[in-house]
Amino acid sequence: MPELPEVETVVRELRPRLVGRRIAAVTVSSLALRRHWSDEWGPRLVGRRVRAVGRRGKWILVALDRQLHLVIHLGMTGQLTVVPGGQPLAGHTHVVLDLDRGGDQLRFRDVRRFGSATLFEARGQLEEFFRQTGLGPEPFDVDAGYWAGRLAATSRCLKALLLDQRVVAGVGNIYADESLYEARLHPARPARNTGPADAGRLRRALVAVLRRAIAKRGSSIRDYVGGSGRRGAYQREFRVYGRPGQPCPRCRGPIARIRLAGRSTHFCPQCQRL
DNA sequence: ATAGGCGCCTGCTGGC
DNA sequence: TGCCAGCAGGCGCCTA
Repeated sequence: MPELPEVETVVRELRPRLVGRRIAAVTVSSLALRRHWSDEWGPRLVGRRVRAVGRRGKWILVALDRQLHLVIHLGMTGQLTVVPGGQPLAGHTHVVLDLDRGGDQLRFRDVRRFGSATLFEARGQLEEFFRQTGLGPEPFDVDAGYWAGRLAATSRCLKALLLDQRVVAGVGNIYADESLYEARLHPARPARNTGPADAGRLRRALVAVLRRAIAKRGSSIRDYVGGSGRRGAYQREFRVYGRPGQPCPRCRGPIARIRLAGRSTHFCPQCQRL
């Protein structure tokens, strides 16, 4: 579910609700999460104060005192919210952190459990983790030279490149399709056949689409909610994603859906020529 | 290096 | 109404 705009919205809404507060108790469901989460982490978190809340790609970073870093990935259906402790616990809630003042709770809910939560003991461990996964730059930091280099260096298609977190961090299926539409580029176009003008258009389109989506607090199709529990609104702005057969906003022709890089891919065959 | 397939999970939808 | 296939904002592993 959540791509960069959704994760950014979660982070922005969690920040004022978490920073400066202390963790009073930790509860983990018996099912817990698919990867990561050790029984030792709960006790280690109790008494710690939240220093900062940040994001890297689709990863949420909660920095605590004593160098502790709680790193959360929302997978497909993850929700990370701060709610009053009295609010009924929704099904599939796997981690609950009680906060010291006011009785609020930070809750991690994840129906499909593709998400993860990991505790790192030092900033260096965190950096090592991202080094190992080879996480690429934030889209907003990608410059023309880097982008041209990455495009030229591969025989893969543009869609596959955009989805590769090592090339650029934070892009998923929705924003890959929406950016390619914005740039008028066919998703199956081989990256290395993309000239400088087209490459530049794609890079700028990606940034523009992501910024617009952040302004609308991300896209809620089914599960996604922000850190406050509110849904996003960018799903109403989709030009191609999830609209196969419907008219292209530009040319009125029908939007196509194909399978690419193992993912369902939406585009306008008229406006996005190979 | 890269494509394709599967597996991890649960829930919802559409067709019969 | 019931059943079953197919689908879903992700990602890591395996094989060819």
